Amino acid sequence: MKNPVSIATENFIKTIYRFGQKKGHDTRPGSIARELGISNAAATDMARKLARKDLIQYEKYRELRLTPAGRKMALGIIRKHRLWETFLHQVFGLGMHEIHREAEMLEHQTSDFLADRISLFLGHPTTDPHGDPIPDPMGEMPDDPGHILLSQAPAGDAYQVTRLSGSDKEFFEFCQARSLAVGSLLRVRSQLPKRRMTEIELEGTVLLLNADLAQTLHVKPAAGPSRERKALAVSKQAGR
Amino acid sequence: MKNPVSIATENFIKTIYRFGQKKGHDTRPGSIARELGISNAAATDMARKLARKDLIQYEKYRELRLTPAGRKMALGIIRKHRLWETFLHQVFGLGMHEIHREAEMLEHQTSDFLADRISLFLGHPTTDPHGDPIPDPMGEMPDDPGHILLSQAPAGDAYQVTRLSGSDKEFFEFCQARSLAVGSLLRVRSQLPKRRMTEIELEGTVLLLNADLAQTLHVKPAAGPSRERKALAVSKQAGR
DNA sequence: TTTACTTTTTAAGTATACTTAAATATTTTG
DNA sequence: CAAAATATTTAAGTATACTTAAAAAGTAAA
Repeated sequence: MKNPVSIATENFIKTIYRFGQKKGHDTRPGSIARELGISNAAATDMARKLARKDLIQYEKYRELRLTPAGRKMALGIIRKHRLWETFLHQVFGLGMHEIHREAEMLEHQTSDFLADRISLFLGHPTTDPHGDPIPDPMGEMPDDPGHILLSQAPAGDAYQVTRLSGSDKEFFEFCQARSLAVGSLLRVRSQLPKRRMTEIELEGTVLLLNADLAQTLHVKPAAGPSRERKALAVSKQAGR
Repeated sequence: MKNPVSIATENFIKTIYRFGQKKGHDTRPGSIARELGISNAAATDMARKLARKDLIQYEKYRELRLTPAGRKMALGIIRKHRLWETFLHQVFGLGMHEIHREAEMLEHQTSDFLADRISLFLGHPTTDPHGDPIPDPMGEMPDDPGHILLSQAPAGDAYQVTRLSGSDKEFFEFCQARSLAVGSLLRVRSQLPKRRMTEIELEGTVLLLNADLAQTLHVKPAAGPSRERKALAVSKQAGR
């Protein structure tokens, strides 16, 4: 039923999925090629092959789009990746900058069986240490909290950090040193788009973050609609 | 310094090492090919390529022999394999028949860095759940206790089980159901080479094992020379 | 020791996953 | 809107890791 695919194929499919989600990226062959460090020609080639396997839809000169089978494969790989990241961080104590590197390798040699065991061991987590959601075994992505980039959060309000999207050691050391972690509470004092900076207050300290950094942190309103209030709103709408 | 090698290469090198150790096997291209499920031609081909990389010594029509670099690579892979087996069994509680299958995949995507972390987490174990020794990070195999096949253990004596070399589910279920595990104590009542059977006594029960099974279990004399006695013997010899 | 058998090697060919270079299509811009 | 810039595709070629088929070498048996 499910024939095994190569690591190259898995990474290709995964990248199409990621770039299809992330704003500021497209899924044309050139983008995928640049990300994977291969030539444009190789990407076109691969696209045509994966289309024959019904993993992507391919039309010349168009963006690459995953079929349902391709999307399911992508989510399976991302699930394994994020389960390993969570595991390596929580159990082995690997640093935030180390877990991605190791998970990037392990994800391709992890059976569905083992992934489920990791998930069980961890108590079926729904987010990884970066705050990214972990797809369930059926390939469904948990609903994303309506979070926004810190760089776009209206000033004056309180927020909770939901994601640290950086990848390098320095980024995580910076965050850790300033108590910036998933779950941290902060207030945006001002947005300075001209200067490309965001001024926040965190545990009594004021920090000026440049735009690069403020775009790497995702937040959601801290006093925003709680689960209860949301549920109430829904039941009101439903007329109960 | 160390360029990355393919999974095919790693499995080839590992198999040469294993067959070079295990009696009843040779390291000619055909044996390796049969084990890996590839053609003889492919094995010859691979041998010539690995010789160019100085991982094996290759002379036409001769057995394949690992160079020091090849042996070190083999031991590195076996280290990762056995660390994963130990981990999956102890931490995730995977069955004895499941751990090999998963470790066989993970071993190829495990960095030296991660292997050391697994080892640290487990308290630097020296044997895996089958009783097989785990090479150290430098590629040294711990000294093997002088164990023998149960099928060749002289009758009348008491022994301790040191290895379960089987691989299938049925084998491990059989062993578990009869308290046959690494560390178990037993006595050999009689060897019946004609009937190809070994009669043992284990926790008050008498078992008749056929030769296939008795060759899959390794034992060492239970009342054999203890570490102290050995040390004494050595000091006597040394004339102290 | 010559024949029969087995194994290994060589030769030719395939699929995957790339490469570079040239041709072609698309997009951007003046 | 046409020219310039950019991206994609096609074409031709490479390395890896295999395949099958045939030739050559080694091993075993009568």
